[in-house]
Amino acid sequence: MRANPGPRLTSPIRRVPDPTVGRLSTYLHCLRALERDGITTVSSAEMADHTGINAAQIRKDVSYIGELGRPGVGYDVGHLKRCLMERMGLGQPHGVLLVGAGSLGSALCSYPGFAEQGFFIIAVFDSSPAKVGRRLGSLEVLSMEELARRNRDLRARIGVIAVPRDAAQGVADCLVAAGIRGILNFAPVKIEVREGITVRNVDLAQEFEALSYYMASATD
Amino acid sequence: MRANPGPRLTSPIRRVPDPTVGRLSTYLHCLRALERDGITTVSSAEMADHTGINAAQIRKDVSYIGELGRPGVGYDVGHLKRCLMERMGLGQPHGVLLVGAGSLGSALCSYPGFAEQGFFIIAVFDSSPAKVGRRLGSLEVLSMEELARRNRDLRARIGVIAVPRDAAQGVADCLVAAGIRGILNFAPVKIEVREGITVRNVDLAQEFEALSYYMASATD
DNA sequence: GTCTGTGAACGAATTCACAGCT
DNA sequence: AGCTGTGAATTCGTTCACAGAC
Repeated sequence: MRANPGPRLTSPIRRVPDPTVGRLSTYLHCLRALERDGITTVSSAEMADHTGINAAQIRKDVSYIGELGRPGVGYDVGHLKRCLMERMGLGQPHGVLLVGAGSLGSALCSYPGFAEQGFFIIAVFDSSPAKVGRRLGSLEVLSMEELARRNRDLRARIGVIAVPRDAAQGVADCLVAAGIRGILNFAPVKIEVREGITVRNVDLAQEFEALSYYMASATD
Repeated sequence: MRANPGPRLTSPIRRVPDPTVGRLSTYLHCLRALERDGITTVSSAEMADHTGINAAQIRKDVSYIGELGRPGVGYDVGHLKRCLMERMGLGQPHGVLLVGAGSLGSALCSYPGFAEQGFFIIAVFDSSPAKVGRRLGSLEVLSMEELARRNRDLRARIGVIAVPRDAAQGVADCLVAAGIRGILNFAPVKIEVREGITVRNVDLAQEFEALSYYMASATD
């Protein structure tokens, strides 16, 4: 597994800085593209060309995961990809519960990018009786009352909140009660969860505001 | 990864660090909520309670915009809100061109959050003849050939790319040619634009990957 | 007394530069 | 020769702590 013989260093799982986490995704993306092109070896300088990220930065980021490169040669594309995926918890597919069958929920359901990275929406829930029973792609929209019971079988660990702001906290509580460990929240509100549950917020309006700021600054 | 375009202009306006930009949106969000509740004055400590951001951090962030607070009193909610909006280029509404009338495009079209912050989708385009002529909300989907011509009247400065990966660069070129100055890109690919055009990428799959990483680390 | 604005201290992240391996 | 991995240097961002305004 490890190409490096020598003193047995029980790989100390070094903490990865927050900004590195996002870049690891970028590297993964880059490696997948290289793999599609049949390229088997890549140097940090080449990855720098592809991603726009400084080569030393790439080497340091990768070194948080382990000593995965060969001096004078570079990195093995497949091996690096597997190691990154492993470390990011992408070793096996993730089942995902989606709450909210509105337009955003529908969009997420039909977004092909998720399945490519191993995230599969395996059930959809909505509190509106008008939506329950309808289909979203191949999935039938279920009522919120069913959520906990269904997840006893499905055992999904990730939930997505795609409901209006005021409903978000209630949905979060529901997901946590059903055994969810991580939440991707699209509602523009800070949701409170107990220790041990990971929440990540995606605020689309905020992205527009940031874009506006940088446009305003660029206008000199 | 660096997004802050910084040709140094010696001006009274201090450069705002990248992480501050995102927080300014958060403050705006908080201020809007306070205003709704009829609260007219707020201290950095109170905003810290609401947002979870350190009070000293808030004061420093706000001080990049100007000396907007009153010692011993706090900040005037309305005034601070207006100053932040002004500085972020949110002083007046923004017209937005949306390209891509698929599920993501539809979701963006019907997302109420944008209009609340002053972003209005004023035209929708798609290259697929099957989509052209259909309606998305109150807007008719137009063909890509119409884009440049339409924007001579509309004069939108912001474009949104909600098309598949392989089409994204072409759409970006099209938007830039039509006079767009800023692009919000939902396609998972790095797009190249000429100097002076601001691009911001939103990669939903990457958000899942980051969530997965933090869940995996929390499990350790 | 309360609260802001900010220099100073601190800590984190990036980049440099080079030893050492291939 | 080419390239990684990493300590050192540097840049950047956050937090502290307090002078001064109210």
